[in-house]
Amino acid sequence: MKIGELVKRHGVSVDTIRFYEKQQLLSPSARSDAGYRLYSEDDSQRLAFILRAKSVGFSLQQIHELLQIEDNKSQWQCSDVKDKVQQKIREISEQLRELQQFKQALQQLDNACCGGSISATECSILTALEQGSAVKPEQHNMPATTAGA
Amino acid sequence: MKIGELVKRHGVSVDTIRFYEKQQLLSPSARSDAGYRLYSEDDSQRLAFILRAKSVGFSLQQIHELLQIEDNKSQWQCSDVKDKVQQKIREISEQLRELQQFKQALQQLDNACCGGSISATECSILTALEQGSAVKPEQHNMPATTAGA
DNA sequence: ATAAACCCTTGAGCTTACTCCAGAGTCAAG
DNA sequence: CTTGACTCTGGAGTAAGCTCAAGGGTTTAT
Repeated sequence: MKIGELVKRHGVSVDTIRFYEKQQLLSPSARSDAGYRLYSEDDSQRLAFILRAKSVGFSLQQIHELLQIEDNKSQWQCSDVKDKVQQKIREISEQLRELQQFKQALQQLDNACCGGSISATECSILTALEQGSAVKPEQHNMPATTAGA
Repeated sequence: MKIGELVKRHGVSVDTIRFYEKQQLLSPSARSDAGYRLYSEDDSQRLAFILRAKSVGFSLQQIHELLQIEDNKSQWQCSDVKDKVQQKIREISEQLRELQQFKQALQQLDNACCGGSISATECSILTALEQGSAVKPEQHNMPATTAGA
């Protein structure tokens, strides 16, 4: 099949396919006389592999590594594959940890602020960012609310 | 103070400071005769503000917006600030959700693989990525273990 | 006076995963 | 035989946040 059908099947763009080729992830198994890329069923399955690996968070570089194993399975062990997965899990766990810290800090800021129409000169969020101290709620007669309420 | 002392105080690089200046986050309040950047205490505190905002996950663009409020507090309300924080929380929550999905999928792959020294031709991780089906553990006489064990 | 340490500007490069553009050849339908 | 859809190559551009390098002035200490 030509590139147009391949992309239709998988819901990606032509440019993406050509980019993957440049990244050595997927090359057409043949070319037509006119130089058009021709993809086999195997090529299509290889693309599916790539997209599934992407969907669980692997980078193209990491997918490249997985494909090297996939291309030569008999020379690799289960542990090689599992190592890649576990490394990825660690990587993602690290990112999760950072994001969770961000979220927690932001929620503290959020909680302290009334979100009302009083001037930002009193805003405890700004104060906290200025002074780096523990967040203190504003001292005024408005209860903390959802912003915009 | 000159740029060298500023960066020493805050533990960032000279290039970073000049980059922030290009991004309109922080400009020196004066220049020496020789054209050296001179920073005041206020400038230093502004940098601290920037770094604290960064430490809770705000992008430089978002910090720019926060600084616009900070620079003109009286013209803004608490709700304006709280909105930015809440928007950031939503943004981060979305990223967390995606990463958690990745992690869960990866853990399923991880669990199904023995991680042993058997050939990768049998590896259920690769099979799952090839076929996109639910993960099935390998059928052999080795129990699933930690890779490398 | 001279060397080290500091500072300046401009501009390029890095990473990731594409996306878009120009200019041109090819194929199928009417 | 022409039109429109499809494909090709090569190269530039995007976002984010720096980082580095070249080539040259300035300050400070000895």
